[in-house]
Amino acid sequence: MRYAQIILPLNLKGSFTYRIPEELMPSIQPGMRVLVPFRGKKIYTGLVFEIHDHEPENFIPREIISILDEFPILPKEQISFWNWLSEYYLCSPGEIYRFAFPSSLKLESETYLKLRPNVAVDFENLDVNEMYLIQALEVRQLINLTDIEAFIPKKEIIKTINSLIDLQYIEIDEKIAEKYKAREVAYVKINEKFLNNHDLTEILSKLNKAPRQKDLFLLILDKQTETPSAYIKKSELFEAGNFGSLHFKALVDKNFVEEYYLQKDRLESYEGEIEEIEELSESQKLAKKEVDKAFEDNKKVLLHGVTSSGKTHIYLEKIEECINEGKNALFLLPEISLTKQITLRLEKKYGRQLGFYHQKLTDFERVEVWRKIKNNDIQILIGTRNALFLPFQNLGLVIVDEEHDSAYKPREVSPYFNAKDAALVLAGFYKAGVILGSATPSVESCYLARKDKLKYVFLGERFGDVKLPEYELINFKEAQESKKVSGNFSLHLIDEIRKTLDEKNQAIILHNRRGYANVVECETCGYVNYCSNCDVVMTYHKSANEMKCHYCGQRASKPKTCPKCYSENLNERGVGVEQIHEEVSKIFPDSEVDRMDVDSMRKKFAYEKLYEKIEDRETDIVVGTQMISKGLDFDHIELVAIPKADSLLYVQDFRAEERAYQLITQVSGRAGRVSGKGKILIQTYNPDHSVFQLIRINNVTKIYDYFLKERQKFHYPPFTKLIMIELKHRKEEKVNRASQFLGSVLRKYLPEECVLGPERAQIARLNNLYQFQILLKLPRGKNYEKFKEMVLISLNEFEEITAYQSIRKAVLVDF
DNA sequence: AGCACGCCGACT
DNA sequence: GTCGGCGTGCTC
Repeated sequence: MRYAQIILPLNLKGSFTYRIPEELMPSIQPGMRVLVPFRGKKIYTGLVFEIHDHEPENFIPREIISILDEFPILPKEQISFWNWLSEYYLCSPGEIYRFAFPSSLKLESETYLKLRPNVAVDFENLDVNEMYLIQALEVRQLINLTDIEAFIPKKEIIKTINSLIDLQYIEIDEKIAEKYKAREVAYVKINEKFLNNHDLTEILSKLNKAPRQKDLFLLILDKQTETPSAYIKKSELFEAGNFGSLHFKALVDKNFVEEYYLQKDRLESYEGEIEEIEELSESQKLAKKEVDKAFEDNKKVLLHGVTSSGKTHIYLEKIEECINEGKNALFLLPEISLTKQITLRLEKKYGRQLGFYHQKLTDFERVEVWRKIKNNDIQILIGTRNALFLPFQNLGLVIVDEEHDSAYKPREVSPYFNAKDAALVLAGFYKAGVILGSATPSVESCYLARKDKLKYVFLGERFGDVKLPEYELINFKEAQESKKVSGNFSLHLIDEIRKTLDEKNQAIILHNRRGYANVVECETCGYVNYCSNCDVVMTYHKSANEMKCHYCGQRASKPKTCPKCYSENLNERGVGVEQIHEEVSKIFPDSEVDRMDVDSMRKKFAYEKLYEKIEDRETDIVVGTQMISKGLDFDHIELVAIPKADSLLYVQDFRAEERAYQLITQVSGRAGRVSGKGKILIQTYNPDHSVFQLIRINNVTKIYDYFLKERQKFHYPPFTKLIMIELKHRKEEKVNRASQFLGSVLRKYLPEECVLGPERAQIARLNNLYQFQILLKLPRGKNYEKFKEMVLISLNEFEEITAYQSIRKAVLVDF
């Protein structure tokens, strides 16, 4: 066993072979971090994936420099998980490594310069920059590349360094610095040897001439005697404001007071009271029993609980059982904003045993969670998808809440994976139980449940016997024909809103389109405002008074006249949420109407402020995008209106109907949570559309029957497996050619009907990159693995063409 | 990925 | 003539 396969934090295929030096042989193990040289002098933190004895044939391996960990930092379950991820999602282990580890745990060496020993520098022949650098190096032996920017213009740095290296005056050195530093907090105490009456009186009399110091001393003494076990923070002494650090320093100098430091967590943990959870209702108890039974049979559970049925209660019970067995639980949520409420609920019960992990933590905070998980200091972790990679020691339960949510598989970050599916696999390696929970499960999960791959548990009653909301479809076409409309609202819809307001209740209006108008168009010449980076029309945002591209974020001012023909007849087309908000405000001038979308929630605490406003019932109507479907659990919302429901269906995506159903159902769940008299109004031109009809009768089985039938008919998942390959490049010609080539290679290995495209992407150019797509529709089951092998072969063949190496490629498995 | 090497246009 | 642009090649 003299060689190790090492993963490097680079987007490179596969792993690299290094030789293990004799002295490291006894201690090296898979899952440990090591320092390895890679390409010249550069040093990376690699990860040992495998130890073996196969001598490489085509190259001479280099040696591992040193081992960074005493014990493997990555448990063996995680190593298996990574292997599965890279095979299933066709991504490199390096990508996973980069994604999984906080950057402080995978440091790269930094390049330093130093003078060569015993050189005589001939200053006469140096230019100014070279002279500066030599002089700087004479003062401080090592200089970091970024420090050089302070005295040499950026453009000339490389030239200067290269010329000094040629002259053999300086050389390059690589150093790895530990970046993570524990946070230290200063504490104070009275010097112990003076802690007796005699000495204390003496000190106080000595301090008579310095009253401030005396007061400070007395304050410390006071705090210390009051609770001798407590630690006194230095910072709290100055809160009163009468003392400065000078007074404190004087006391320290006189040796009366001691200052000391303790390492402190960056993550605040809950210190309040610990609360018990409420008892389960009858139907919850039944559901819980089914979950228990499934776990006994080693089956994973799909918990389908209608809105406010109390899925969380069941989660809590299972978590409790899990940690009572001495195991850890992982609670996954699709996004950070949702972690807050569940955290509030859990920390009352579990206090310090609870941790969180998500994209908003700083790097050092992530390292601290890593260490705590590694040392088993945290029993329950609440997190987003990246929490799957924490080094759990004995994971016993994984909960994936809102399992249908598309945030579990964002398209734009690599490695591309669906956290819901990955959670199932990870739990498998740990032999942990899994609960996928949702009020609107994904069609895929429902299919698995029907195939008995998941145990289906249905919770159809709201907690406390509260009734489910009622649905009503409003035929907008009819309303228009009988002239019973005002703008985008039928008079009936307006009446219903008014009724709700009159009863002092609140209403929610959903319109899932940002901005004020989709397009600003010139009536005279037809000009529309395109984004300069993308092939997309820019959306008009009235409140910010600008045009925005929703794909690259570019902003432009709104044209007053047509830039092409100077006509002033500019027409706004396509209704956005801002316009709906404006309309509602005009219809109900005496009501408080607020808007909730990413644009209005951008400011700090905007969300919190609006949340409080709604809670205090200062807000009467909330108009918003899909954002309002999540987390707004209030007691007095009785009406949900969707004035332009058709727009939810007209999206080019085979999941559009499923998404529409999920969004409508989720937002409906906000209504009548306490009264049981919630009402949902869906205004549409097509009240006969199957999706709307099925939502109205609210029959869960029939809805999924319908979705599954449609998917089967058009050969979409879960009946087939999809792989999307996207190619991007600045030059359209080049990607076009490349994608044609890749398409032909794929057709060589796969049946014709499996390969769709290549085609220009729906957004042909995004951020100045032209995109082409090839969609692979592969059969499920045994053949899938074979076909995927073929895809891999095709991709390798494609990569061998050097001209296509500059083309960016994304492979999205289970797209 | 990122860094070095190598080949062509815009400037002193 | 050079400087520096980026296309290409390679890393255990």
